[in-house]
Amino acid sequence: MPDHAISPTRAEDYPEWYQQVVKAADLAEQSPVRGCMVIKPNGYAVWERMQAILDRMFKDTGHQNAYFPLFIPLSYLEKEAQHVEGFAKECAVVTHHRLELSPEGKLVPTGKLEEPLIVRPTSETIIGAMFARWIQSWRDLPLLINQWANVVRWEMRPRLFLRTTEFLWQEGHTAHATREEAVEETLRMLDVYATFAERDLAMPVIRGPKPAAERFPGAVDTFSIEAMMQDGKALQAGTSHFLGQNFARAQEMKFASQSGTEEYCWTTSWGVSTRLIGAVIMTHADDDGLVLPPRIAPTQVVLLPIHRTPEEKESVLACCRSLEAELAAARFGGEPIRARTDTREIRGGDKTWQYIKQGVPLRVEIGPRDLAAGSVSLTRRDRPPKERTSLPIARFAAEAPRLLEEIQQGLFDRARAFRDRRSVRLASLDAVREFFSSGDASQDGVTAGGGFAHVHVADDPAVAAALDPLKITVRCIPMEGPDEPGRCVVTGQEVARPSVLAKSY
RNA sequence: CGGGGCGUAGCUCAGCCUGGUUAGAGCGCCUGGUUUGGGACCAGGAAGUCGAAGGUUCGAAUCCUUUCGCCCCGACCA
Repeated sequence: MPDHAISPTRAEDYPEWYQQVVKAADLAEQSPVRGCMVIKPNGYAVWERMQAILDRMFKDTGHQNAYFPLFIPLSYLEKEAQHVEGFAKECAVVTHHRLELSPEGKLVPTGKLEEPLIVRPTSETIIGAMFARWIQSWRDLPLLINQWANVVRWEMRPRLFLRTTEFLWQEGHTAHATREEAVEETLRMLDVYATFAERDLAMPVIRGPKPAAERFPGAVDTFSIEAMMQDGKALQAGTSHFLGQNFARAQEMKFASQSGTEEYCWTTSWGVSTRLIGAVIMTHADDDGLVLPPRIAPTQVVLLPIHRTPEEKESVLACCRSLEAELAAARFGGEPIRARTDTREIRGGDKTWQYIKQGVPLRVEIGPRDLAAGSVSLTRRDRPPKERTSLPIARFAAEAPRLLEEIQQGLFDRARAFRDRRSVRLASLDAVREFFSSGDASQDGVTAGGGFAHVHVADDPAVAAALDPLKITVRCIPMEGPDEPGRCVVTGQEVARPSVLAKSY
């Protein structure tokens, strides 16, 4: 056996490594439908963890869930000009509503629709149309709605989790009486995403507004959280849009103000998708497979019984059961610890490697020797596969929360250190050019892809044109910290703060 | 959508150039046995319309045409 479970390694072939990790952890696979994936139980369980945490955060910030139709009348999409332009090229269109059996035995579409329906690429238009009905008075505001749904964007180049034709997400849509409130909401949800990414996914992110070229079609401002993957590329992990009154005007979303005047609402929308699963993989997984941060790990502790004789089996399993119960009573992240015993009759080594590849944070082996010594053997997914420690059985359940916290924090620290090592501040276009074209970016043994360059650039087409040959884009303008004025390295314009430049997914 | 690569057993692939009995290997799977603190060993077994369609031929996994899908690069992109 090679000394790592995934082949090729990250350093050998990063994109292929990614796919092998997905396969080895049994998260998802290609479906018969072009560009669409099947999310398998292991992958879906991770999504359910993400949903559970985010849903609570949305509720805690006053939002309610609802559900809107999959189909959107073509005319709705047409209402907002920029929105049309942004999505027209990637829409699935439903034109018929019936199938007929032809004489040749083929099914042919018939029953042409008067107005084609598009499969939602996002729901601003149809939700806006409903909001317009629901909102009459300032007393109806703010209206804070979220929906968990699937959307379809006809992508040319799909990649499991990162970009698929159909994907799962949540989209929040809110309407407010004032610009200030809507901007505040936009930033609040951006913070919710950043908190979730850093606390639960152990994934450090940079938050900030996007340049005009990267904005959501129809938005006044788009904010994103950007994370660095292990190949140095940026991944947009979540977005929050301030839509101004653009959609409200397009959809006649009006309300009577306190002073009796008729006003357009101010709206926002924000979303994260199953792409986050890809983000977690590319942030934490290693050459042995997936590494799951404990907070989103469907199984946090796996108990592996080791036994030969029926007597041993009985006592070992009894120990597992009581340990499971103790762990369920212990708390991590405000919830019972999720532990399970794997009683399958297969070889121990195979089992162990399955859990390594699936990224389970803690593996606990319990055999006759452990029982005799009153201890358990412990291995951690954030440590080498063979690094084993021993812990008294009686103390394990009490220690588990601390161990999980240590892993969670350790993953975050490691990811942040990686990002910081590959982040630079640059003061000229030449320096940018050199940074992104130098071949020695693989200092961590990972594919050369550059990293993040913090550079002063103006929000100007000339900048995009200058960066285009380097295959990099302005990801966002980081919001943390005080202003640091400087001159744009392309146009010479004075700008308030540096932007993050990177190759991106 | 452009360039390149690839579709043969559940997985990874050999065979194709130079067409010729019943299409192979490793891993996995099933059965029996030996094992068991770390991805075991021995024996036996099941498993493939060779991506699909059409053509050439006495004969096609192999040659030709078309088509579908996947991967990489590019273009495009919430």
